[in-house]
Amino acid sequence: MAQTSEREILKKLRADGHKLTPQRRAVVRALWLSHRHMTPAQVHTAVCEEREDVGLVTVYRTIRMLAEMDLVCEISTDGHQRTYLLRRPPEHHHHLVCSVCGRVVDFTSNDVERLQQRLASETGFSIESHIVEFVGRCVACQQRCQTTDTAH
Amino acid sequence: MAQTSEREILKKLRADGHKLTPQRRAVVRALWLSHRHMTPAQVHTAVCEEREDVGLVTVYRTIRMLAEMDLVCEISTDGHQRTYLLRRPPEHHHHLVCSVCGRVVDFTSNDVERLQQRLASETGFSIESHIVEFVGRCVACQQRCQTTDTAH
DNA sequence: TTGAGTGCAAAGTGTTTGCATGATC
DNA sequence: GATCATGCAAACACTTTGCACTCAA
Repeated sequence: MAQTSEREILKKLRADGHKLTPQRRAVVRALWLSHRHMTPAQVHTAVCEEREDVGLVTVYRTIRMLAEMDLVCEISTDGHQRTYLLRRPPEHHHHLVCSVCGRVVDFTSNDVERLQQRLASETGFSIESHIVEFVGRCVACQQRCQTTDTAH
Repeated sequence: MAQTSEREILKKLRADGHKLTPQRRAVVRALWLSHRHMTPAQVHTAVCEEREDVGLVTVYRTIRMLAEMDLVCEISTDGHQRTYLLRRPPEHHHHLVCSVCGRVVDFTSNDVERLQQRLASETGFSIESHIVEFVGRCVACQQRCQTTDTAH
């Protein structure tokens, strides 16, 4: 169901009829190495540290490809900026994002599944997915900025 | 805490040092009349039905002003499009969005509050807000497109 | 009267697309 | 070697900003 290694992801790409170019490998590697959600621009920066001949456009295209294959998880941390994280087991997770440093902690909860069932039966909706995201300050950032009020 | 009438919103704007122009009244009214999340463009369209001399820019500026005063609730239905809904009591709510027609159903749940407390104590985060959003198909859209798989 | 608010057009974002070149299978 | 992928630049959609004019207080 979900891949457990970088190599398996590449295998899936090939199985899906995509070519394994060095650029794609690099993008997958960058995503694989990061355990935080990244914007396409951040992925691009990371990729370029390894090899400079990768265009931002290719990063976008590769991410889109991965998203279509459901291999990455997309969230919009701020509404105008999408970030991506490789899906790894355990499968379904939610996010707790630090509003100061951007750190993302994943968590799972069956409260959410229960709520989903309740909603489905109450509204008649056929629920396909959900976004559950908490925003706050991680311990480190709380200590660092005790007085600041908003970190927009 | 939360305003219960259009007039109270205008009062808050004035109290916050903003002038009550006809354009602003029109934007507030459009938001007030709608019980669905709207994009700035949709708000603009609605406003223009009443008076044509309101620019899209003004809608953006007014919405931003309302957002800064925390009088509207912003969500990004799709990641690249923000929608707004006037905050009305009961205060905190979540969303169930139809992926086909875009209809938004609000709901409240104390499961979410409970989960938030659990997370705070487990991770040490000081949680400031959360986004809980379910996406699915409403009853009407389920009937309309029984065979279709994706609606993008 | 006067500073805040407006509309227009232009500039900024982040993202996608057209096209010729280049690489994978 | 045919096809798919790349990179560049240009196009896009949404949002913000600069500026002269206008209006609410």
